[in-house]
Amino acid sequence: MAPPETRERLLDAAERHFAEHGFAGASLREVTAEAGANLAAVSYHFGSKEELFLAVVSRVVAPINEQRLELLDRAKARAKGAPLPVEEVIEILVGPVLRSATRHGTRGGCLLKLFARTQLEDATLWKRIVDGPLREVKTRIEAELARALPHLGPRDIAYRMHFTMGAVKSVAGELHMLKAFSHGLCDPNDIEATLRELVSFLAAGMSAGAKPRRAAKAARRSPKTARRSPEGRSK
Amino acid sequence: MAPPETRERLLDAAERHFAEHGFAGASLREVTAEAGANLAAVSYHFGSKEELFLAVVSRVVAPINEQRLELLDRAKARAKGAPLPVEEVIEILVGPVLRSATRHGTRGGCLLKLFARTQLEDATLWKRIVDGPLREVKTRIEAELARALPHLGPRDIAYRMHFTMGAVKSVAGELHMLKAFSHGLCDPNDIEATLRELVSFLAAGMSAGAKPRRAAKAARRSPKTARRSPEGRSK
DNA sequence: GCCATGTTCAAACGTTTGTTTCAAACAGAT
DNA sequence: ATCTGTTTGAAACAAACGTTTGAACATGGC
Repeated sequence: MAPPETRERLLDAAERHFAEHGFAGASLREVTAEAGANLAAVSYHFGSKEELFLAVVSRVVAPINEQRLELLDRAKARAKGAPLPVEEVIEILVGPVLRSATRHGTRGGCLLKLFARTQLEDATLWKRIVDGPLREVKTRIEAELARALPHLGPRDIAYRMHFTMGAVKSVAGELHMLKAFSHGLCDPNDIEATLRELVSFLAAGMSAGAKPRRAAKAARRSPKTARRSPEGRSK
Repeated sequence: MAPPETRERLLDAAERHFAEHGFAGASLREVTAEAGANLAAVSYHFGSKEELFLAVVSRVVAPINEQRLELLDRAKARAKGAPLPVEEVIEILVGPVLRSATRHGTRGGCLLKLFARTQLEDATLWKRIVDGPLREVKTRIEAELARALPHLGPRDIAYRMHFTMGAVKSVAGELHMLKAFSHGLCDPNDIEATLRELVSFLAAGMSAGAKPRRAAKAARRSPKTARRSPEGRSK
């Protein structure tokens, strides 16, 4: 049967509060007030504040990792054994995170903030969330990057993967600040533009030290728009 | 006269607690217990928990920005009007952050964590800290990047600056996780290696879409081996 | 209609929190 | 020895916290 309406309202309200204030800074009384629910409902439905937090974060993070794996499977099927271009691998890693903002309407801003914030919470809380799906994502993405960038050793890949995932989290968490930070030049609501810029930035960083390959060049020409000059950035 | 010893002990203990638990998650009773000070000493020396937090963060962030400006002044003096290489500009931005870890001995880990965490605290708290020095750093760094990368427009610079600063923060905050994250391949205690890798990654990302310039090419050939050209990055 | 189950509510509880108060101790100057 | 300013400490305060409890309500099955 469908979960009770109260449970959903609690998750929604808690999501906003945990995103904005963190685990310790969020108050159950404020969460339940905003949800229009009784304080005891938290214990009834989730068991504790910590379980509520885990439920909130899981429903944000789990779909992101599922999408990543799905996109990776599809891309590999299309590539028929050829290495995936770096940009595509990075897009698979980053796209589901930023796009979660647009996919969920008004939840967008705090989904990203919650995603970013989760790492800073207590390590045991975090570990309960990330084991499993994220590990698989990371392993497979690193394997694809190794194939796409054979000049890089495993240590390089590991460093750059760490930098990349860090950048994604941070950008996600501070997207709301982008407009002010850029004095109005960048529009945080334009998720697709931000995604293109970020993918380009990270793919270049990931590829540092490599000569552009023919396949990579082709991939750069292909993506989403008309032909462009070999070195030119679109638009 | 020298500040009282109690005040310093409170700042040190508070730094560890705010780094580990955030503003809301840190308890004054635990901070003062660790500092060997009375609870009322916080109000006496700082006025409130919030003022204590601001004092802690300022003494971490202020030196970083001072160093950045100093390094930038020195680099520009040496360059005698020529644009600075991208790698050097990025190193000026990133170096003081990561090196704060080694410069302060055992404080290192939590300095970085505190630096990373500060952004996620209440916006009004954050704004009180960053206005002024960080704004100047950002303005001048962006100007240097524009000179080094004339193919990029201000919007590109703004995006990439946002990505870069986000990556730095995140990497700083999660350096302690690098060993586990890389299955032992990377050593978070090797700050200089991590810095080199991060600078390379970010400089490449920042330069995306540009043809390598002769100076940049020379710098890339130089790094870890034989003597290098005048444009080469300083040790 | 009765019973069982699931859900919600108001209230209370024990704990923790940051701040405040007042007294005591300390250091330095006279 | 006294005075003053600074610093520290113990205790109390009011508020907030998350969790627990028992009662009430709604629903469905028999």
